[in-house]
Amino acid sequence: MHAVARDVADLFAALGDRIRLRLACCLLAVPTGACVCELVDALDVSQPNISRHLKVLKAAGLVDERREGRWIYYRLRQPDHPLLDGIRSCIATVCSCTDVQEDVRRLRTRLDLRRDGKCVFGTAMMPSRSGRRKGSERYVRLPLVH
Amino acid sequence: MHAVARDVADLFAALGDRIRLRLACCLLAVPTGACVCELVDALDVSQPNISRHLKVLKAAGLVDERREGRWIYYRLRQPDHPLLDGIRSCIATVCSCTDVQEDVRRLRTRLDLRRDGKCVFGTAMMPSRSGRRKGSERYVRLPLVH
DNA sequence: GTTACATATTCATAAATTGGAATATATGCA
DNA sequence: TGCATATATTCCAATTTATGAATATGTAAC
Repeated sequence: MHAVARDVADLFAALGDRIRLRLACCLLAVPTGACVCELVDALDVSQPNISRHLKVLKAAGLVDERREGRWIYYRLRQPDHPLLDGIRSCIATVCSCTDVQEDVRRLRTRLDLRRDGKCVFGTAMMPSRSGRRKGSERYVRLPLVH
Repeated sequence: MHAVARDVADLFAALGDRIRLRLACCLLAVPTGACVCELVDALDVSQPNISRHLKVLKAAGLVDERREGRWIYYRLRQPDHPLLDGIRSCIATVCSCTDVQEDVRRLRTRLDLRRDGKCVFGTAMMPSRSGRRKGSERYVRLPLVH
């Protein structure tokens, strides 16, 4: 077990939140990793909130982080312990039998906007679902063409 | 999925607590079920607290309950969904590689006190570990001979 | 340097969780 | 009936968690 996950219960607790479970399913669908803005659009949840939940997943040892320029890509950590294999297989099951599939669909659509396999856009490239993202409009912009 | 577990995240959240994870490991070791007082002694945690956590596990659809006289036996629910299979296998992994083994050892010792495979004693049949169960002494009695 | 922008963090607050203590409920037995 | 006892529940205080809002940080481009 990676030294990061001091307590095994933290692993389960990390997945014991709707948003984090949705994030895990999305990351399972993109083994090479997805950046924060892509996940924001896939889940239609505010950027600070996504960042916070990714931090929890990372602290639990479930997720990796790598920076590429301004973008930071997160991905499921390579299992280095039998328990992580089991957890990953659970995530796969969740992915195949719940409404997380809609998130994954949105993520895939978002990934189509990549250039050379890299994210070149920021947040809010996808139409926001009805009123889900209330409050600050800071993250609602029109698509840019780089 | 059993109708009880409305939200899949609840399954993980149920295991996202140290005590409940220990309970799950104990129950995995006793497929036919263990009663509350046996689990109290195995974990050396107060009876009301054990009851509360068992209730959470049950609400998540992870645990079954059956009454036999004054005793109520809890056991891991028979998996009726692939996810529950995965979860159970995760519990098995946790069981085999963490310090939960000490709980299971204590549980087995406690199970030796059964008569005809049934619990005939109440709580506090095992020596309480140093100061772990502070506060009320209500549950500390001497062993009875039925 | 300045600006743009992807991401992280801080602050404040509401909601949920935890656990001890006390009490209630339910069952078996005399 | 009344008592013993296995388990559940209620009450309450402390702690943790979740989230919006605002702000900070870090990188790229100019």
